[in-house]
Amino acid sequence: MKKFIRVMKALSDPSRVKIVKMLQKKELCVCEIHAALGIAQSTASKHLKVLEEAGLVIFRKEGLWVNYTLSDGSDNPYAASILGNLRHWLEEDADVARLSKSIYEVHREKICRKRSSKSPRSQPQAEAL
Amino acid sequence: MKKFIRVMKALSDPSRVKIVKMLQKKELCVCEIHAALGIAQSTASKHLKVLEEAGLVIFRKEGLWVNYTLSDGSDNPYAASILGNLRHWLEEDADVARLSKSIYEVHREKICRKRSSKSPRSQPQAEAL
DNA sequence: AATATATATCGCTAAATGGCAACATATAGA
DNA sequence: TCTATATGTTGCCATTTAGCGATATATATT
Repeated sequence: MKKFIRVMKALSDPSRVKIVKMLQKKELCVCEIHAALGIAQSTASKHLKVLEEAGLVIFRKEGLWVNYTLSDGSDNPYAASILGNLRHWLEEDADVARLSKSIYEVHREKICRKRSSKSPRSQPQAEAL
Repeated sequence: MKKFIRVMKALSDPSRVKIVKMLQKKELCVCEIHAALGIAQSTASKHLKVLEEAGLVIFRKEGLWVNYTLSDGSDNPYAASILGNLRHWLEEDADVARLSKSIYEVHREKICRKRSSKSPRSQPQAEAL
């Protein structure tokens, strides 16, 4: 029951569902998700942790970046099944469609490096594509 | 997106999932669910409303009782799909198995009528089967 | 009409949750 | 070693939510 509830809870939030839909298109790092969704980096990180603990995504460290991809669902059959359904679900959703399109034009080098020199405490350009 | 989120939220609570699993066995009224789960009647009623608004259950009034059954999912494809999966999911869960078994021995006449004469403000025997 | 009863709604409390800023950690590069 | 930067963690706040008791509503029965 706990595993099932964890998956349901993880997918009860629109931001997390959007993250899953974006990851269907390509692997993404935290800052790309942060920029695409227009949410704080800490919030993006927290969402990814919830998705990871539900068995919906996995991550792979690559230098300074942490790349997230969809899980194959091997450790949570409920996650596996829902991820399968989500392949075709919500394709018509306006937000999802917009994000899926824009995600190809987003490159981490252009997003994350912007936290330049001395601007006191501004977020790194969360442009909310 | 909203319809999807509503289904996920509705199934993010163990009590509501148990209700769905019980309804797979047979139609139930509010007081049977209240008694079976050992939760307050108002709580059971609220859960059923959430499930109904997500398109997971429907109700049919019959005199003093309100009978709840699983929806055919016609007004929410996400609900339809998950309900299909839930037919075989969680069959091994201890709580679900116990409830599914006991639900056949529960009859509303024996449960709800117990709120007898003058006992001041006791709950009507929520025995938590 | 008066009573009994099954359900829904309201008001409240405690806990969980999503959001952010700030700080801590870790790695790359000079 | 020192700096820059990507991510994770923590602390706080506002909102949501599950739970309950009390009350309101509706229907059946006398």
